[in-house]
Amino acid sequence: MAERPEMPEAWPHTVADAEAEQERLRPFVDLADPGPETVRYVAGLDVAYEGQDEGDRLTAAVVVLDARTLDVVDQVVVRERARFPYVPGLFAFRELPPLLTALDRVRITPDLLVCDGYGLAHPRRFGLACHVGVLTGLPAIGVAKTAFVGRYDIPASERGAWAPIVERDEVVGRALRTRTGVKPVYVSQGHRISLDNACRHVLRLTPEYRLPEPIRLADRLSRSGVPAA
DNA sequence: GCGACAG
DNA sequence: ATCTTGTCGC
Repeated sequence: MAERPEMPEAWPHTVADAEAEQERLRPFVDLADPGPETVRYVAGLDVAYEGQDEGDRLTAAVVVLDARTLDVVDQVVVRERARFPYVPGLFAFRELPPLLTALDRVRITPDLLVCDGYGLAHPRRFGLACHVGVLTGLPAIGVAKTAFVGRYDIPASERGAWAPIVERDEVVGRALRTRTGVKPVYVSQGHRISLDNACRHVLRLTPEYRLPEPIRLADRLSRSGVPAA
């Protein structure tokens, strides 16, 4: 199953429908592709909220950077109402609509997507990073700020140190230290990239802060809501 | 059954 | 996610 899935007839609006959609799309995830050795353009994706549950406004931001210099080469902001409530394990149905619209409006097609959240390290092995990857066909990585599923040992304190995240005897991701002495981030495969390569790219994209530049900048943009300011 | 639970 | 002051440290 290496092809692209068909888009759903209607966007899921119930927990049952959303879970069924994840099950339908999961087979399309490619975890065998090692992913790109080098990347030209990388996109960071993130969403900011105003309210708290359904019916609230949210702002999605996609920032495209030159992977080598980390200079911003393009950025898009999309603001709209949430179509799904926040449910752990299903939040892609909340953030995906505006993110896909934003990705569609980006002028420079990225070679890699860095998402704020999980990929494989998900209850049904289909987190946001897998979902975006499958729908766009682009390599995708999930980078989360807090633990979700699985167990892991605390990695050594030096930047670059890591420990596998294991759930049901399966390695679903890694707790990766991006800054010495700072809480690690949680990396997992989304689509078309190996876990080793994903972590390699994440470290390369994180020269100064805890979070990779693509996500850090997308987070900043989603909050300001102004692509130019 | 109860608690925990990406953003 | 968001609500929020001061404070420790490079």
